Amino acid sequence: MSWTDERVELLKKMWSDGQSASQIAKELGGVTRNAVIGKVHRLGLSNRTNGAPVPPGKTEEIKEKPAAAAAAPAAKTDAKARPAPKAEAPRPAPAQPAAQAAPETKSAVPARRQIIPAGQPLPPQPSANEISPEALAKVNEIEKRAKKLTLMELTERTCKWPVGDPATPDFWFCGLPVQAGKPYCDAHVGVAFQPMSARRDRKR
DNA sequence: CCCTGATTCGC
DNA sequence: GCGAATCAGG
Repeated sequence: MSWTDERVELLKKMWSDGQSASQIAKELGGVTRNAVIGKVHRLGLSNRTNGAPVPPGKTEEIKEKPAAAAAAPAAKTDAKARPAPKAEAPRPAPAQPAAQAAPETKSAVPARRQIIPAGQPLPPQPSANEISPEALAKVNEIEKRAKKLTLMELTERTCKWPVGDPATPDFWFCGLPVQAGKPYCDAHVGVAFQPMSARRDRKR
């Protein structure tokens, strides 16, 4: 397989979407994650935060076309402000994230009062959220591709984001590969953890 | 052990 | 330019 314009474009899109190199490699097919990473570097898409502390001796060798970068400025709108580094404001594992994440057709679930184990205040329950539309869009996108695992199928490395109504037959867990260390896949980490700043000045 | 991206270097 | 092997890390 070679890097056709289409493949490169998909690579760029997915990379800027925060997809991992391995996921991109799978999607593209015919390439390994190493190939993807190598390409990403050659395209100069790697650094998000770059003060360019060029290490001694290794004067960079960016021989790649600045033309390409100029040709597709859309993708590098330095809107890289995504994954919230330190200042995370974790939300408790949502009980019904599906409320806004997955519409579902639950018109036939009328008088189902939530059964609370008594003694469990069932606190936060952030009402209709203020989650970035981008993050939600990403979630909706990946949930179509979710592996839809059952509780017993979850492992330490499968996304534990619940989707749907637990009291319903079609209730499942995302199941996509989790982000290193986190309990959710990157898309769900995006809605589960919000940068404090982003939560503050969420205009519109 | 699973995964992540980063780098090197022969091709 | 490409990407496997390797490295460094969560």
